[in-house]
Amino acid sequence: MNTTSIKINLSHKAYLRDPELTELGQRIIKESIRLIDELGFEQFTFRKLATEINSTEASIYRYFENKHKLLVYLVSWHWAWLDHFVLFQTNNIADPRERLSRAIDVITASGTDNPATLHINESALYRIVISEASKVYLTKEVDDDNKDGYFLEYKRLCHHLSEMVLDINPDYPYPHALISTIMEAAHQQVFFAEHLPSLTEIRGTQRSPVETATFLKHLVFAAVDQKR
Amino acid sequence: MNTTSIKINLSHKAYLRDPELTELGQRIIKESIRLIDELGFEQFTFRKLATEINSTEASIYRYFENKHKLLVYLVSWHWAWLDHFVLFQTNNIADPRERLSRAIDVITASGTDNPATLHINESALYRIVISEASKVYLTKEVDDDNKDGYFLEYKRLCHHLSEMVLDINPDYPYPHALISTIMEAAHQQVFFAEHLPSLTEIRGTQRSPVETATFLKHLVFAAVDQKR
DNA sequence: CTTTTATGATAGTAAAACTATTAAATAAGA
DNA sequence: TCTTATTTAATAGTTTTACTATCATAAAAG
Repeated sequence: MNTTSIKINLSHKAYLRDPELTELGQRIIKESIRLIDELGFEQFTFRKLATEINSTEASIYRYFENKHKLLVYLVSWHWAWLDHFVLFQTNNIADPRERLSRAIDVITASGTDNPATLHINESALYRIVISEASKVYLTKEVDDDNKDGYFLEYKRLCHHLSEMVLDINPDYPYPHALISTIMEAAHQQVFFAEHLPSLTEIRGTQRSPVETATFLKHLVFAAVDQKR
Repeated sequence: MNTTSIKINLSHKAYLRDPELTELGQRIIKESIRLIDELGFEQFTFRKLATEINSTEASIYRYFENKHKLLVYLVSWHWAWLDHFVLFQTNNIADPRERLSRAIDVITASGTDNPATLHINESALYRIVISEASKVYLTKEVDDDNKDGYFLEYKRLCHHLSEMVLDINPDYPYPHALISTIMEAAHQQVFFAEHLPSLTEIRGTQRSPVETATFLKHLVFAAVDQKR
């Protein structure tokens, strides 16, 4: 109710016109999150979104070149927000081990509520990130998109987490590989728990983020503490 | 040159008509692998494929309902083949630790040649698996597709690898979660090495499968050997 | 009060995704 | 061998998606 709303700034322009600055833009963001969550990215179209917000395809195209760039925007927003949230939640924790543990809790639990954001439904966005985020980079345009800075938010978050790993063990040889692996696993395991349960011991319940965090901590601390 | 060609049998029918049984079917498989590898799955269409094989869209639709099912077929074929290959390469290795180590080599190196298959270009298919395999399950139809058995080959492979984990440490609590995590990581790390190098220590060279294997072995053995 | 800018309304194109119909080729049965 | 099913291919659609262009109007800025 009285949390200060944070303005998330992205380091790139996946958009043509900043949607944060207009009422129509904000409706595009808000309703696209609802619709993509409901229909999945493949079934989501600008036409359906236009109908939903009582506007036109042409108007939406003035904000985003295509639906892929809109997804880039949404996912980047999530990473930027999560990066801030991790920083905030791990601030002032002296013990590096405790700090990383806390960070893992945050990245796995980021779906559960969060009133800090006004027009963005973070838990719906988190579900989108679970199912759709990897489609952002798994394309033939990945190198161009990378040049345009579309993955900076994700890289920054991974880099922050990698530094926590190095704070525990400066000699660990694969901090970034380890972090990118568990970042992806954080989503996969929740997805598997719900849809392909034979691929994981984690159960598809409300507690699956907690169980996922436990598994990931096992894994990360085992790796970082490994005898060479 | 004189390796016996193996007929891979899939446990489901992603196809309408078995492409292995006709000349046109085999051309569809062979050329779709080439085209998807070249264009990426999003840009790949049945029209382009039809042109490529001097046939028509309608003819291709008699084999596969849509391009998603074709992808399911290709990816399943890869998992079934890889499962056989892992089994073959780990056969008669008594030491469970050595067996898992060998298995990790196989799943990370599966892109490098393999003449065992006649009309299927396994190294192109492996590149497709790296970039497109997760799109097979990251859809709103995942539960229906799962009921139709589309993921059985992947699950079987993961289960075999999980059993190797339990052979090393029967008390390890997350064998399937660990294996599904490293299976996905095996592709992600190769992809990151090539396109998003700041997310991993693995370098995008010809040796990236070897380096990935080293990283994954570190991780897996650390987890499995962990002091509780 | 004028000019820029944003949105809306309308219409259109090109390609993708899929379907229906018919023709030709092949195999099976009498 | 001839007829009749059946399979496969070719043609020609339809519908939907992904966009683009144009113009009118409303609102905001100068």
